[in-house]
Amino acid sequence: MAESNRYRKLLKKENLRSTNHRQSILEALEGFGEPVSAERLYLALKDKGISISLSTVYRALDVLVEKNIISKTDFTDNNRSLYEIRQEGHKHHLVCIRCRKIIPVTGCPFHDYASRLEEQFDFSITGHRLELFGYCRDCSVDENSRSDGQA
Amino acid sequence: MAESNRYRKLLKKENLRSTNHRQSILEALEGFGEPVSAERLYLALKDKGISISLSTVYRALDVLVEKNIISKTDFTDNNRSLYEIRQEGHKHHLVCIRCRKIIPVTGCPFHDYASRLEEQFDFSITGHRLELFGYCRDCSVDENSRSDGQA
DNA sequence: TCCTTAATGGGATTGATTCGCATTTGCATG
DNA sequence: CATGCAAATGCGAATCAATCCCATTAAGGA
Repeated sequence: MAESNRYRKLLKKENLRSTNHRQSILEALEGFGEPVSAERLYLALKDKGISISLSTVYRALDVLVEKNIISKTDFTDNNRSLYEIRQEGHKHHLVCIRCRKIIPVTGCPFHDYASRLEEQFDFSITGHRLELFGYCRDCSVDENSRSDGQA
Repeated sequence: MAESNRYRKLLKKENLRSTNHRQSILEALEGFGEPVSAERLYLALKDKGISISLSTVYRALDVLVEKNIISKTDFTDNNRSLYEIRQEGHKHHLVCIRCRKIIPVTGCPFHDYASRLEEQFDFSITGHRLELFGYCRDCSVDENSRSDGQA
């Protein structure tokens, strides 16, 4: 209840109508705590017994991204977009190229690098995205056995 | 001629048949010197009077990526993949969010950062991708006038 | 030159995302 | 609390990059 009130305020502040669906979406995203696809979010909502359309999920995600309440990332590969609640301070990700696990990493050492580039190229940098690919603990252990984890 | 011979060797080395199409694709990619979509590449080849199918373009790009001869990047936004000849030492990009210009940047200060993360998360990093977004020289000048460059 | 196998054409298909439009809902106002 | 209107929603159709299928062609070693 206190939760849903927080979402309500958040939406209000951005001049968005505080609909049940938008609140559910925010709540679910916060629950996940990791980037999820629109479809996974949709299914999770269904599981909770919430009746919602996939279009609505996409549209809600769009406005939330636009208002900077959540962030959207497109990793290479299966080209599906993933969404997550925007945290304080931006994050990067460790993406396991085997099991597809995504480990969020806080902190970013690149601000000075960025400003150097700004001077060099007369380019005004407003944001950046960094993803690191490799093998997570589990997957690097048995990197040889092949036929399991592939989604 | 010398050029096409170079491509031939390159393909041979990777155990790929050195077809005319693959050579044309490499040549065209080198000509562009910037990341291009499969479709743009396809149209460029057509313009040169080369008869080729879009499927073939996609397939050739796939193998070339697999062999590490070219690289594929998916910037957010219109989620189209872009391809470019892989340079010595990897590169990052400055992506203008207004006119979509892409400025390649050589050099990368992140190796120590990466190894720190490897220890911290017991994650074996095999690669990374960094893109920086913002406004290029031309676009930051008249950032106010709005109705032009939007692709 | 011949043969095997990889590469290709091109049309159909997939799959994520978006669109169109009729219906419903949020919410400001009286 | 009733009313009106714009914003939000549902759901099916449409879009669009990318992939697949399979019959045909070309590469390159013997």
